[in-house]
Amino acid sequence: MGFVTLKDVAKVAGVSYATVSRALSGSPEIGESTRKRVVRICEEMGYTPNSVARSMVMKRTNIIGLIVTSIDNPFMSEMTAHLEIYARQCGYNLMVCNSSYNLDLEKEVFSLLMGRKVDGIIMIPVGSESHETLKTFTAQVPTVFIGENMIDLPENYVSVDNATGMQQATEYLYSLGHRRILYLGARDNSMTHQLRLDGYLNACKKHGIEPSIIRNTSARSSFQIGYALAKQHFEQPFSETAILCAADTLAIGVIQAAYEKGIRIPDDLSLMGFDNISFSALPPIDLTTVNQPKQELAVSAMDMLLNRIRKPDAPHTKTILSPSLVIRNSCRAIED
Amino acid sequence: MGFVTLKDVAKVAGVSYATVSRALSGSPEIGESTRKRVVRICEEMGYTPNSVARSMVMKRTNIIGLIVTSIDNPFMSEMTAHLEIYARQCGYNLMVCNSSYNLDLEKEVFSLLMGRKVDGIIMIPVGSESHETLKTFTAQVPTVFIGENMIDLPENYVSVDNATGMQQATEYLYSLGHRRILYLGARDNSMTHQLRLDGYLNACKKHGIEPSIIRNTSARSSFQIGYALAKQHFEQPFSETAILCAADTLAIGVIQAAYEKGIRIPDDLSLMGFDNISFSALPPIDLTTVNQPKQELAVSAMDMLLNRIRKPDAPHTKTILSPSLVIRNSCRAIED
DNA sequence: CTGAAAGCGCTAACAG
DNA sequence: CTGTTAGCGCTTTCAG
Repeated sequence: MGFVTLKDVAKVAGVSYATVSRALSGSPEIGESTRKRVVRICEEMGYTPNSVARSMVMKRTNIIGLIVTSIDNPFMSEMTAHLEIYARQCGYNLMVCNSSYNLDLEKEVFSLLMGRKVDGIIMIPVGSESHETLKTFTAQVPTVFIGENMIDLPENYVSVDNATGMQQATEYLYSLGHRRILYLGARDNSMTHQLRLDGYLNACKKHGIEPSIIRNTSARSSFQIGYALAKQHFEQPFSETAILCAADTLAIGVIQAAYEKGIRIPDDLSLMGFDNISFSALPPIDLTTVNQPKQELAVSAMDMLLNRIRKPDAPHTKTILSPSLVIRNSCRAIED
Repeated sequence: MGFVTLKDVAKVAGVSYATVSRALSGSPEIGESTRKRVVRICEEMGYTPNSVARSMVMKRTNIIGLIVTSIDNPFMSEMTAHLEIYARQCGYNLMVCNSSYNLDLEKEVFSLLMGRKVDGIIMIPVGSESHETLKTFTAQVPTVFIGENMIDLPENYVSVDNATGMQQATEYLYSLGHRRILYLGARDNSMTHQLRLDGYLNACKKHGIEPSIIRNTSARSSFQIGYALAKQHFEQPFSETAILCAADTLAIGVIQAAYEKGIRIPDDLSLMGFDNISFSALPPIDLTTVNQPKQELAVSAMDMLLNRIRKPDAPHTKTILSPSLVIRNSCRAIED
């Protein structure tokens, strides 16, 4: 690493290296003429400040740790894109880690990021147990959870109103005439999933329809899981006219299973998802779903984190954004 | 930041802080009994080594910068997932930046990462001009390009054999009886795209068929671009029996345009892509394509980078992996 | 306005 | 085997 340092510049400019530092940091206590000269010499010599050394003395790195369960999940990669761009605008870089849906790994990378002295952490947690396994950590470094509700927990989070979103989804199907709606993919290890299920159950109760649920006992919502659950369901005759999925990824798996069985969507079966990942908009998929405003989530989370970095002892905060129905062509009206 | 430092531990343990450092670094020159005692005290006090301070003296950060054009592109997010997991196994963390298909931004984030003293950089460049705009930088920090061919350029890269891959794709269509094959999405700003086009042209020449090309004058290959190009093409009568796309994302856009026009795939038109992104496997898409071995690309790139970090002055290297045909159901055999 | 010097937390000689 | 010490490159008092 033979790079140019402040000292080198100082030597050439014939000033002390404190002066060079001041010239670059835009300090007011320096003569305009020296500043200009020093800045020019810095450029000529190709000097770039060493962020590591700066972090050392400033006691902040301007790095945000981002922990996601899996970066190649479309919802998360979209969130990451928004986060990275906004974070950079705010003067921060992102250090990204996959927890791979594993609580131990999640803890490990969290601790790793702490050792790297990131100024804060934004994370999509593995599930509701994450709070428990991470609480000694989240008490030590500003942390914001994103996309996941941490209700009644001493954590900061930004998410959508999942219950209301799923209730609206259910009622949309109801309004189309559906009375037998299967809810597919409820996961036990996630408060968010619990809330979505609640939304569905509320709507059922309100309209006097019988709930019917297929649970997802795995820790993740993937195409494969959606496919497997639907495939099993389709093996026996079923009476539901619509399937409401806990996530778009699951719904896309359902499409696959339906396709193999010759079940046409929406002709034979209506289908809805949740999240509105970009692929759901593609015509061969064309999935009616509930949108999570990803950019707003990202911006809110970053702003919230910045606030906490400034005031680490402020009380915990949450931001709940509104989801919205996105009507495409995977549902049809039916007559009784 | 009131965290525990080596000094604090040393004080409690009643030893010098060099001893603590040695106990933790697994140095052989330390008594087993002191080591155990010190390690225990570290744990009790919740001590975590400060990577920033360590980087300062070690002159390496164990951070790899990853620059991609857009992390929410499925090909790139899959690559990123593999890279992050493997890098972590090698003791590195990833700092991820989007260049947003912009040469200036690409340069900016590259320089930013250099200021952060990353040990190396892996990047999917904006295009073939990237070498020119970045060459003063890539000379200063170990850099490996991934997915993009930098032929005859003094750079390190790992990619697939794009020409052969596309030639095989073309010949596959030929073997199905296609003689009028449209190549859609050739991009001028990318060597990789140039090679893919070459592969197509070679096959055409070899089999005496007339090439027909729709260029993509934008800087990226997205659903939207594929859709727009195909839509325009479909507006007039056309004679091609197959479309070969420069990327899967383009092909998915073509599916959309075809769908809107009532053109059935593969009944009315055969379609192929390149990359084999995960979505191409979904039955509603079910795209025949050419696979890029993403995990192998990621691992090779990381290994290559590690080598360069060790021997920065070694001659530039390249690794070319083999693409492979993935036959699904978007192409059909036709009779003359 | 500018220089000198301390120190961020750690590693790595160098002594003992 | 263990302690002492000198930096890594930078910011920031504190003097001048």
